Amino acid sequence: MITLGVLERSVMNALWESPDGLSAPELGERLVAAEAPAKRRELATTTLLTVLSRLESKGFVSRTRATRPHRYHAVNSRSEHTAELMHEVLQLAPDRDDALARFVGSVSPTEAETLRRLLASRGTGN
Amino acid sequence: MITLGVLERSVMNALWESPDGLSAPELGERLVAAEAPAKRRELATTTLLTVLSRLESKGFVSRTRATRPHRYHAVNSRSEHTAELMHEVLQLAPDRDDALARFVGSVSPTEAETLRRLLASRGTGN
DNA sequence: GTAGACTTCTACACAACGTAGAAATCCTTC
DNA sequence: GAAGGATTTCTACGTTGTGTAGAAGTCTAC
Repeated sequence: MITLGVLERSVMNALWESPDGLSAPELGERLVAAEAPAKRRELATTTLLTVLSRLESKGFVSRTRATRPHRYHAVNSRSEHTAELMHEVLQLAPDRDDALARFVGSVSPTEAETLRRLLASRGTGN
Repeated sequence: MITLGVLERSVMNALWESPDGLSAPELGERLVAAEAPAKRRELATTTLLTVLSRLESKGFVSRTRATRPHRYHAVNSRSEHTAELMHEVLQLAPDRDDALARFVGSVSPTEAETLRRLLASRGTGN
């Protein structure tokens, strides 16, 4: 399964919160701002560019090369990403129904309600 | 998030299918048997013991030291593990409801039906 | 108490990730 | 159209996790 390092995750978080995408320098600003003041720290722009490239290879990020500071966008929204991951995890289990049962069992009442609502509006599927 | 390497995953799969646990040599047999005949290959027992130790540190495996070939057990069933992972993934998303919505949307009709049934038998939660 | 089975310790190779300087490329402006 | 600064790509190194297993230590049955 494809997984993200901690810096990669921070980058994705910044991108997910920026619908219009970010240039590498802008991303740098976001990242320091997001860091707890205690351990605030600059990252070289080239560092950000490498992780952005890696994220691009992994298919999580796309970039616009038209403008000169390239703009980087998250390919999927965070919720899409989350849902996809959940699905991958589920796919790995041979006993999917059983896993779903455990999952539903462990979910908060609020979330259960959400699920019910969602399933209702989805139609019966039969 | 804690993740598993490919050998680690094979080991967990073998353990999940062995309710009574396995000793390292037994595990070795399972693993070769499970491999596609093409790339069947022996693994040194010490290799398995290291992997088992690492899995123990990660909290995925426990062992009985009483008997002399120690016996190794999966701490959680595979479905528990899967459900837990799904939950972790979900927990990482700040927009949980949205993520759940995407998830439900991407699930197969059969799975949707399963979910409905599970949620029904769970009570309304209100 | 010793041989053989079993486990722990130690070690190395390889990949992924964090990190960034050096080198190359590209606009802008004179 | 050449120079200079901004931007990107290339290259590289340290660290950590994982696959792999030999060497060294420990235990049990005889």
